[in-house]
Amino acid sequence: MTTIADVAQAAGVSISTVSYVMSGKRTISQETRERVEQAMADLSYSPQASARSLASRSTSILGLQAPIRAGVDVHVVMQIVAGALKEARLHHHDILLLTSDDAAGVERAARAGMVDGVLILDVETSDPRVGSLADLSIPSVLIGLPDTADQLICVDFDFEAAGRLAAERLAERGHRTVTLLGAPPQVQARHTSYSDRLTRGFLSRSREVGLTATVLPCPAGPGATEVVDALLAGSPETTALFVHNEAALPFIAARLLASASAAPIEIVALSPAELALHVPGVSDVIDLPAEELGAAGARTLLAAIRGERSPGPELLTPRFAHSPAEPATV
Amino acid sequence: MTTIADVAQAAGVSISTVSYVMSGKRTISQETRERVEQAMADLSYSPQASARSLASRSTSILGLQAPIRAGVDVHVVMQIVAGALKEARLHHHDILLLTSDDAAGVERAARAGMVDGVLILDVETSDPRVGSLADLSIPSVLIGLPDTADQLICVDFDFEAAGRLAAERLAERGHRTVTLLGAPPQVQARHTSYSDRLTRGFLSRSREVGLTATVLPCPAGPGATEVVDALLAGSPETTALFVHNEAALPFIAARLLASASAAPIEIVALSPAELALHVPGVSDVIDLPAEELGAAGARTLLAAIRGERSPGPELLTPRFAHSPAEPATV
DNA sequence: ATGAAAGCGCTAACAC
DNA sequence: GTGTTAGCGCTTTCAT
Repeated sequence: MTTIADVAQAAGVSISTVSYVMSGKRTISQETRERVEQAMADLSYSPQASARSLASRSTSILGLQAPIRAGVDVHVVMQIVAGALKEARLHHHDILLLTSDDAAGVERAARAGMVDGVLILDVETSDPRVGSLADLSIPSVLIGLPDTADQLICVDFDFEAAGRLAAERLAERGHRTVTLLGAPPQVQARHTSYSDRLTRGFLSRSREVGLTATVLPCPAGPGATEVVDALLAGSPETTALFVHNEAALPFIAARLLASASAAPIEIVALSPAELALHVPGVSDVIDLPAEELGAAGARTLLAAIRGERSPGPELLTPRFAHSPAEPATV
Repeated sequence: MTTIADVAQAAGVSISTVSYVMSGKRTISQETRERVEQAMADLSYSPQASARSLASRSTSILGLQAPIRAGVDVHVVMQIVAGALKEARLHHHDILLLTSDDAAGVERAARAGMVDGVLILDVETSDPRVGSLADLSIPSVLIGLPDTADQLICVDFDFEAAGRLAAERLAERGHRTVTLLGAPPQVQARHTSYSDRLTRGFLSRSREVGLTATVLPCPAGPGATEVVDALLAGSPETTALFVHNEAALPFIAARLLASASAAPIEIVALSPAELALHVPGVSDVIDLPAEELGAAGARTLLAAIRGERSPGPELLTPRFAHSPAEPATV
């Protein structure tokens, strides 16, 4: 194991000079810097994380609490995590995985000084976890938008605007009666923040533009077909669907294509673009930029750690995705 | 911030006594122990991870390199991660996420002393990452079984045995011509270890039991239906499928049910049980115990960190899953 | 059964 | 522009 002292000796400088070469916190002559860097390379030196963090009282580690729950779309969660990880690494930070559904885990990591801040996913409208966040000694960022978001830093996709956007598009297309096939029943029952907001935006804007709109929860996978069947049978005047459920989307689309009714049913989807763009029967896709959302969360957390207070919730604006065939004109 | 010194003072003992109360590494009188524990509780003391790890030269953190690649089944990966995390926490360890596809990331974390060991997922048959693992200063465990596994500790599901098991079951059921619909093309092209082994086991046992067996890669999602169509058209004598692709399974099953051919095609699936058991048209499910696999990996890594050398690769035995309706008789 | 004290490897004053 | 050194909070010999 080579230490900073070894490097200092090899370079013929003091320990602190080596430290300052690494941190850049004071000016070093070109020549000295080169000697030190050479010595570091020769000895293939890596600073010891624990020593560094003991002395500096910071770890360069972000805590991440990701959910693994019924109804949660693993694909989207993975993308958020991937985005956060990428962004964190870009800023020389690492990510410590914190057990889900466990406020104690976040507290433990914070109090042990294992992380400089925490990123929390899949926040519910009234989330029990948010209470304890306020009196942590480290900053936290929620990906989601709970009721009690007043004092908390939140980053999320603007699901409400997405709901409005979908209603507008469907109205433009001349539809009169439409249905939102949303998150799985468990998610809606938990009043997951995003599900609530999407519904609100969709219904209110539908009303404004004269659409008759209803909302139905929709299980992932094959179960979705049953919901579609029930809907078609019970409400034949429906001419379009707004689907927010990546996992159910292919099944819904396949079902509609199969049951070749007189008037085809149009589908607008809210989904990570790459998952929905090539599903046959889907005419418009509002992109859910999951990876960017994770990155934005990490970025905001890093800013908070640096002491920059962000003003209000940061909401990513929804946009329609464009297939490679019809690229956006920007 | 309360330190060990605060606790020692409050309890009227020395710092080392407090330390030994926590570690249990020497006998403490009942009375002293109680005073110390009381003091810790009163001051709500949490030991500082960095200080502890600087002094002890260990972190209680496991590095985890999980893949986020094309064709990788996110659901299975998530379950493995969840299993590893659970097991790690059970043994008072945490998990640091390491960037995928990046041997440098593992090395960096190891050399900085950030982790006590690393767990590596989705290993390919000839994985470039495994080379550098051998000369890390910390132990590593692969979930997967690469060619060059001689000196490495590996834990995996016994895909080869699973392939054999499926062939046997299909033969018992009286089939003569069968097809393995396997991992997506990208995964098979990479010669991902599990895909190779499943194929080998399935084909060799098929030969032994007199089955005519072929293997087809199969994309996830709707693309799977095309593969099924092509197969049915090109090889009408096929009477059964062995499907190893959770993401494609529902589509395959749905397609077979829809195309009501004279003789129905039987499906045996290899999948996490809870994902496949309720897909209509699937007659047998070989469970892929993803969470248990993650837990086993973590357990083995923790053992290696303690210095226990495991003899050979550890392979989880495949079993048929039983639906709630027909429970196992054990 | 308990204490005293020497590190662990680094950062950041405080010198010059 | 560079060096000296006092911690950071803990673990673990040595003592007793």
